[in-house]
Amino acid sequence: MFVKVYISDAPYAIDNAFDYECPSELLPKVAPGVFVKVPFGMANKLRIGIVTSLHESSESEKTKPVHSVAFDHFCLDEEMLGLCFFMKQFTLCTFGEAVRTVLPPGAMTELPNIRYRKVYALAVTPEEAEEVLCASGRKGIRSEGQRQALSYLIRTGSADASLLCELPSVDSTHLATLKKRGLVDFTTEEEYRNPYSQYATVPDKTPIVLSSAQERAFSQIEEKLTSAKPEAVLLYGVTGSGKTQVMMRAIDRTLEMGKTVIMLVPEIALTPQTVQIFCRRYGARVAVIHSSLSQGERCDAYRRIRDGMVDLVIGTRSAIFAPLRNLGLIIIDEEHEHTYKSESDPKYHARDIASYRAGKNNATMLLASATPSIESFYKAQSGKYTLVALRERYGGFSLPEAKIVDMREELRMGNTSPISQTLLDALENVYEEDEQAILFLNRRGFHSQISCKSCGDVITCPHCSVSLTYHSGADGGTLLCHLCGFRDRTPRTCPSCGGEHLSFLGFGTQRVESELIKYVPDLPVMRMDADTTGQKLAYDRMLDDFRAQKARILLGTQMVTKGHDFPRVTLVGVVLADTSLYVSDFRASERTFSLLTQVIGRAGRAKEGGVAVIQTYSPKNEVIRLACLQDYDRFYEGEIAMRKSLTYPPFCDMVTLTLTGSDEPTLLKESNGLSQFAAKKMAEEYSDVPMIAFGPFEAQVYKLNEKYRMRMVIKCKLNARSRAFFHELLVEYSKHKGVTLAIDLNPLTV
DNA sequence: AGCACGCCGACT
DNA sequence: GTCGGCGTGCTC
Repeated sequence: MFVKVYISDAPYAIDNAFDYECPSELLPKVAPGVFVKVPFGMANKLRIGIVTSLHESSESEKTKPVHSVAFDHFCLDEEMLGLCFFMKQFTLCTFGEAVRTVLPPGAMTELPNIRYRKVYALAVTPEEAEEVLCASGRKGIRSEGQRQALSYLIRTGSADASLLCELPSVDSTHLATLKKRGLVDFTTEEEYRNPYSQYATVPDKTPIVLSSAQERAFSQIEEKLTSAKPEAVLLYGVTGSGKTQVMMRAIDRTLEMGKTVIMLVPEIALTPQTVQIFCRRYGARVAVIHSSLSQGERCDAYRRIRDGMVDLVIGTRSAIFAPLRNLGLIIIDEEHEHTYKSESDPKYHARDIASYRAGKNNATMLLASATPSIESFYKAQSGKYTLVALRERYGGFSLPEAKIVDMREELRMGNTSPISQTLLDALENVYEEDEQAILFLNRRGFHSQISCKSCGDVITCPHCSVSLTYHSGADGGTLLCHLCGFRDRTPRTCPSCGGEHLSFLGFGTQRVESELIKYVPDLPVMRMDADTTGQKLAYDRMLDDFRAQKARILLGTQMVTKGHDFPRVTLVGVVLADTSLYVSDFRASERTFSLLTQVIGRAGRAKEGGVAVIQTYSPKNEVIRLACLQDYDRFYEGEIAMRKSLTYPPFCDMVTLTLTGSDEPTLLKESNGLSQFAAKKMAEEYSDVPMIAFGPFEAQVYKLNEKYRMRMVIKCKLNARSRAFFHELLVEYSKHKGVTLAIDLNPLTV
């Protein structure tokens, strides 16, 4: 027999199936998805490979034999194997990269992080054991530890070794002696570490009561859930429309049918409160997966799922790979969020993986958002997805009243503070009414730039081509590079000309915090950004503290905008709405709109109508205006027209080619070479594939961590042909020394 | 990516 | 004559 094997750490250019002969003694253990060790290359070095299929014969002249099965604690089932091929094709990664992504980190080592526990049980009947205990006064057992352990086991039947050793006078020697006497025996069981087991009580199956609008939405979804076909639904629900209840009903319904569910949420929304809600409702058959789990915990969650002990998985992006069987429903909450696209290789989008898995399982993919991505809404409009809309706010909460403040006017009136009079008045009102406020500014630090008044130079990072941000703090504060983490002391004089007058420009959350302390000292402020929420724990604690009214103002970056309900928040302030508006990216409007809509929506959770204050230098801007009105439909219309007339997604696919190198002249030469090479191929071999190439030009951040980056952008339609073209580019450039080519199919930012 | 083969220059 | 530079090409 022969097997096709992919080498797990093969470079892209040789990532093909290799034929090996399978020795008959290995045949019983070898199957598609099994990890094997195979000799590879002239040195016949043993490498880990993945068997993808078995064959009677081989086309190959010379086949080497499979050396051994590498490990058997992990393998890939048919669906996952297919998914890896899909990822290889759709993200242009190697098969091995796909496999490593699909499995939990550390799975592909010979000694994975699996913990075993010893479980002791009676080896005799309880009556016999009892008799031995009673006889202990005469010739029986003399040791107190043995007596305790035995009597415990008589009561419980079996128990963990570590638990038994916690009994007052028991230690492991007592257990060993009992075993020697044939009274007890132990087995080893794999242990599943589950940090959420504390929440897993008896499931609370209180029925979810839906409003009539929610009920209508649910029944549309239910129809798809029971269709036994792959389905895709976009649940478009305005902020506060109660999407969560509808989703929970959909989960209930799926579980009732004996099927399983994956629910993806953005990292930032996966707070202990969210987790608790689901764990309470669905009990021990829930697994939670997110980035701050340890490697062992991840591994164990994976095995619990694989071994059929779980039927609901909640997690961030990588939870889409949860090895659930019989998937019925995949929910992607806040589907427009950028965190669903991986930023490291393979650069997959969870939505694409979800769609693939839904297809293989006849499951329903349910995308939910108050501000769907333009691509998804377009698919819903054109009938590819079923559109389910919730246009009413649940419980009669009213839309917050949004005020746009023209910051140019403030400047003219002599107010140079980042906080306008309007916002100050609103904060005063919050103080008087004993309420809370959320202030949002998408920029951390104190000042975003330091420049010299004499020579005009801006202080930039020595390793990257971005300006350093001034962060206040002890010892005169520090300068920080937000890209590579470089740190420096704040200079007193200009580093390039020695000029003595430096100007500090632009403001971030720290500056706003200090202004708030100055102007509204009676309102305790809590600043929440990457600097104050070092670990996830700090983030969760701050949200708890704010809910417990330990602060009156929550000031922070994106993380203050997400799905937490704070009933006492009646004011939301956007300190500067323009920050994300004028970046040169075709999705800038979309991002700004959804960010503003989400944050303004935070103010509407209060019973009495809330207030939103939006500070901007472009008060007439259409995107800002529509966000204030929470008018997604009008925004979508304008945006889709723009995308169509300028040919942007969803009317084409975008591909970026990024060439990186540490030697600038080499990089420039190679990037010109790349554009010529690509142009030639496009004109000849691929003249049948419509493509438009732009560049090469310097990437947005030209220098990053001592590496320079040149970029090309190609508009095309992704299909087997165009992918073959990009594949060829990667193969060709893997031979070029001193530069690395990275290709991102449909990147988030262009 | 490794690793070997191969065809040129500077050494005992 | 031989050791070693890294250009080129292959890996079941």
